[in-house]
Amino acid sequence: MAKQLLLIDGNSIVFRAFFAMHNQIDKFTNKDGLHTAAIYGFKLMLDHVLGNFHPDAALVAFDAGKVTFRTKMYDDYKGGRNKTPEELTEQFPYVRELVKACGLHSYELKNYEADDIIGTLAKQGDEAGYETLIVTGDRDLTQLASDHTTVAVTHKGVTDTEHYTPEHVEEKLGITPTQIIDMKALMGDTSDNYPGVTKVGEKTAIKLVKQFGSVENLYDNINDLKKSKMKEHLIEDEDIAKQCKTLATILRDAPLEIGLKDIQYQGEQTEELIAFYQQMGFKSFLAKMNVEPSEEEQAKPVEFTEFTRDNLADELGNLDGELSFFLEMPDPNYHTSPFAGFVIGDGQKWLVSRDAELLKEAPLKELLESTRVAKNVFNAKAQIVGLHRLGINLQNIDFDLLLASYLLNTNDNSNDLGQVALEHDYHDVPTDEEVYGKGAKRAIPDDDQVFFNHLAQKARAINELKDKLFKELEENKQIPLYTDIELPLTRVLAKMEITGVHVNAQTLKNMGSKLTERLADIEKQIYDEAGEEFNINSTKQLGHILFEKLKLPVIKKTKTGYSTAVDVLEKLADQSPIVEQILQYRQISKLQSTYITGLLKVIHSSDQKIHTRYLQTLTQTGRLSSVDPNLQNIPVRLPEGRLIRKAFVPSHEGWQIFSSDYSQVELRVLAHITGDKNLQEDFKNGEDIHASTARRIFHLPAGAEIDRNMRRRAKAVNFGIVYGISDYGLAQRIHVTRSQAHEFIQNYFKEFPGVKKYIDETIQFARDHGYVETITHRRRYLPDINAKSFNRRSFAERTAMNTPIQGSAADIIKIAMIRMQSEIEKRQLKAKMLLQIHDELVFEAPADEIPVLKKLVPQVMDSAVKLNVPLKVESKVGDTWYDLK
DNA sequence: CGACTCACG
DNA sequence: ACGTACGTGAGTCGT
Repeated sequence: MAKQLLLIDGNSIVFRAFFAMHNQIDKFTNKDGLHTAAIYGFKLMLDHVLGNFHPDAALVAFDAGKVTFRTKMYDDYKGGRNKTPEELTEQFPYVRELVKACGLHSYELKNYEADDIIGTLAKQGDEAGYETLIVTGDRDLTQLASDHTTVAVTHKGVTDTEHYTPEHVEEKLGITPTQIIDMKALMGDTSDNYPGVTKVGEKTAIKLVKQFGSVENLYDNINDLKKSKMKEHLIEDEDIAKQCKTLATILRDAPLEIGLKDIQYQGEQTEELIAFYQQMGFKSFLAKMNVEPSEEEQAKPVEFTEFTRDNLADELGNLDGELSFFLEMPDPNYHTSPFAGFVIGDGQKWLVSRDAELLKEAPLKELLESTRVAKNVFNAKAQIVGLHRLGINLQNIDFDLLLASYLLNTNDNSNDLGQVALEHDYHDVPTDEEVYGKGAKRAIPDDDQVFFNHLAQKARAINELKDKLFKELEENKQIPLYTDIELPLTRVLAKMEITGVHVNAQTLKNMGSKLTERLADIEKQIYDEAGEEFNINSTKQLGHILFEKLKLPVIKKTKTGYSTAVDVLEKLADQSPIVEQILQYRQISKLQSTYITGLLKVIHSSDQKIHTRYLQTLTQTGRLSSVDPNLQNIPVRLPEGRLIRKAFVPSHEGWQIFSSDYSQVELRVLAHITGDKNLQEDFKNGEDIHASTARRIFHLPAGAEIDRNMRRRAKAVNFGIVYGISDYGLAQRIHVTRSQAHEFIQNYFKEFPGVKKYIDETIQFARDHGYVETITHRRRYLPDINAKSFNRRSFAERTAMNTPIQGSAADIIKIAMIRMQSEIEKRQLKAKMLLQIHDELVFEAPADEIPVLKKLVPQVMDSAVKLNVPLKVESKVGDTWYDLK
């Protein structure tokens, strides 16, 4: 077998690794405060490569500095680049250390780039009969691909690579690897900051290269081109193109002081590597080698005492002041999870046990239920529900580490205590994954020492992070948000979850059998039409049938094949009856799998109820989400799906379902925060807002009839504004031309100038501060707001304007929920709040309380906050969730 | 585990 | 020249 040569583009891989893990940059620091994400990522890449490729010689090439022969030739080469962040530059020396410990050589050469070193050695490799693999994050190196040299370019992350052989280059670009140089000479390179020929981009460059073969040949035969602007540019920029070609060409004969014989692969240097990992704090790599982390990387030790029935009272007597508490439930679903153990303590002393039954012992129960002793926890809602299952009513929660952390930064929303602690620079508690393992291997340790230690570490982390996080909330002006909204809401949500919603399984089963029959029927029709049986649920097989066998026109493609999404199928509906049948099939099978079998699976047999979990610390905007199951997306729009709601019934005879929802709450919030006079006026006048928007943007005279189509379009414009509109997006949605959509938007901004002003100012605020806020100072950071990539930046801009609106609407209903629950308790109503669906609250109540709710709920909801436009609430009542009127 | 599709606000 | 509306969760397929 041929000898193998591995050449790694050190700089580009380190950059890739750094930016790939940039969102978790703070999680990767060692004890000395050194950032380690890039080092870690580099090692991941190395392991991945060495898993498949066994080199005889290997080299990591680095850039030797900014000045190279290219900068001497062209001043602006790689000019205009942002300064490399300090968090990255500090890692380079350690990457070199790592490379050495891994048994690879590294090399750099003054005045040359890593590319040139690689190009030169790859050529030597080719000549010496090696099979060469080049690993890089830089697509430019694909010009080096040859029959014996493959170029692996990182695709996503650091381990997912795309392999470029000459065939692959041909397939992707239609040119040979060396012609990539000609292509780049013509199109230029924005990241290396050389221009290429004016107005020539990738498409044009490839076309020219295919036609002429090379830049030189192009200019030798330039007269063959027809007169055009492009030709003028080419002639004008001839010198530039030729200079760019030199810049783009990777050298194959750089004056290296080393050769292949000097870079033999040594294999891993185990001892050096262990010492290095310990210094870096790479616990997972150490664990793979069965080595303990170094002493200073290990969490500082914590002392604990095991509870027994006998020592319980005495030990509790020694506790003093506020308590940190943690009940360990290994399954995420705390309604059903077993209890693995618990810890309680005051910061000095930690008491632990595996036996959750001990919590029921009087002294402990009294402490947890005491309104005088403050408790600090992680995920208060889980703790309230868990303890409720043990008959304990947890009181006086002061600090919830998870909740506080979420308010400080919605981006770090892990549910793992160790992970959250790390985000706040606290290193003395490992993650559950590190202690319990992951996947099938995950288990609570049998070893008491290991398990209790982890519990004590968790409680200690809660205790020790409290002051720091409160201080940060204070700095962000978020104390009222935490104290008056989120923490009280936790208790309301716990109550709703515990109450659960009664679901009639028989109703679902009956619907299910009907759907099964229809499904079989449609299935048969589809197979007839297709002429064969196939898996209709497989988009791949379906795409094959529709677009290859039946030869329907391809409307849209996805990354992996043909798109068969609804909007595509709707366009094909008149081409073949199979399309309508597939739409039918999809609709029904969705109902069947998600809503019939899905819901049946989660009805608790003990009470015939479904107990969802509301996630309070997940969304980027402040909304809740609902899982296990999701009760916020039960069908309503289509009549067939809506029938599912018949199964949602009151839990007692003689009770009814009652529901109130905010009408157009987001647009009202928009009117409030933009201060737009026209929008506010329309709401104050109690207008049909979409109709009045139509009147304004289509310039209709007062009193003129507004036809349905106009209202529909205006409604889409209103939605679009809230979401951060583009003319293209609007055009797609309401089936008009892009220029018409553009005109609608312009008209909107003319009619509602306050909205336009708000959008501009909010984006500017985000650029200046890096975050946006809702009316309650809920915060969302937008790191991409100044990104170079158009896509990422645009996305951040849209979220900048959408988040204050969606988030403020979420704030409003949260406040209403807290007030509503407290009204129910104050008035001692039997009514129960069951569900929140973003702008809607669903209750169940005895029939005689319905008149009370009809008055009370709208009153509480529309006075939840004072906006400068009125809030409007509509209520409905019925015997099931389906029958609401 | 990612991609796709589709249910909701 | 780009590539497209905001926020979610679940089921299914296929690597």
